[in-house]
Amino acid sequence: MPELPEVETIRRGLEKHLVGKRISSIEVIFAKLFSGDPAQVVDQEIIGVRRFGKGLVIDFANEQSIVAHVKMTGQFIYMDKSEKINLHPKLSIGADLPHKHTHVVFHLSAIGHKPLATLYYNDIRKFGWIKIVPTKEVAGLSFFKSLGKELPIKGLLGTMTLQESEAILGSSSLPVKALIMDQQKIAGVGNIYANDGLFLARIDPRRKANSLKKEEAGRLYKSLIEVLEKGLLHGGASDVNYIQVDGGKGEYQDHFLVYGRSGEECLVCKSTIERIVVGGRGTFLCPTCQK
DNA sequence: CACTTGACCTGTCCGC
DNA sequence: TGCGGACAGGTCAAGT
Repeated sequence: MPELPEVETIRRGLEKHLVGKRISSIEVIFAKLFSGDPAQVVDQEIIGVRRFGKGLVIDFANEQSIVAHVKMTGQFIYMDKSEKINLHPKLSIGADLPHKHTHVVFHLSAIGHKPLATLYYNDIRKFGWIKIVPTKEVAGLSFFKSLGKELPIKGLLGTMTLQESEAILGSSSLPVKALIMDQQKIAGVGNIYANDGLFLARIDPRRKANSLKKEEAGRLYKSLIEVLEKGLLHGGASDVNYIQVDGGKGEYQDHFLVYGRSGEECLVCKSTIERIVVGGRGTFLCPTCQK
């Protein structure tokens, strides 16, 4: 379930493989998730790949951009014509590309050269989207327009301060877990890191956000940053369908604190991890550690 | 305005 | 073995 660490890992993979190249053609197989005119970016040099929250932006020299959101099951996979990559069979739905869940194919070339590589967009559940828009209009897209600040993850651009996070928590009576997953309040936190961050902060996800004491809010701020940094360090969590641009797996799923661990022992006190529903989402907690 | 619920999808898993 | 149903969760739209 791509959240900030997973999407940042995808961004790095795209940056590594795309910058300096150009797209010679785009095949749109499933039109519903694609909008905009491919002609606006064909034969234009790719100059950078940015990320805002869980959204990706590929910028072209002619001030056009491809904007994408992979939601839960979207995958960008880069395949060099000269090199066989080792796709994880389960996570990639078969080793061959394109396959029945491939919805967009970008043919790539180096500047002034023939096609040499392909970027596939796969998405089992088709919730993701790809748009082509002028770069100056990216910030005005509904998703980016209402996006909150990001936490200050080491090496990234997030600027949210402790004071700002305290103000956000204090402003709502929502369950604290639902609030920290609201992209308009804090960008980048999804279900995995919300669960693990709350466990690390020893806070019950059902607590009203504005009931947190200053000291608890401080622990949560620090803990969310810590789990996001750990997730990024491990290249994300390949729990279901997340896969890296070069076909490899992330490793954070081997380090989950509570997420997906219902029925297993708490890593701290050995109580049994419970699964409940908060804000309509599966939620994992240690009933002993989290108050 | 604050918050909740349902829709969008398909693969997987569980119980019968 | 097959089959129905619940479940997975990011975001948006509609409803309370």
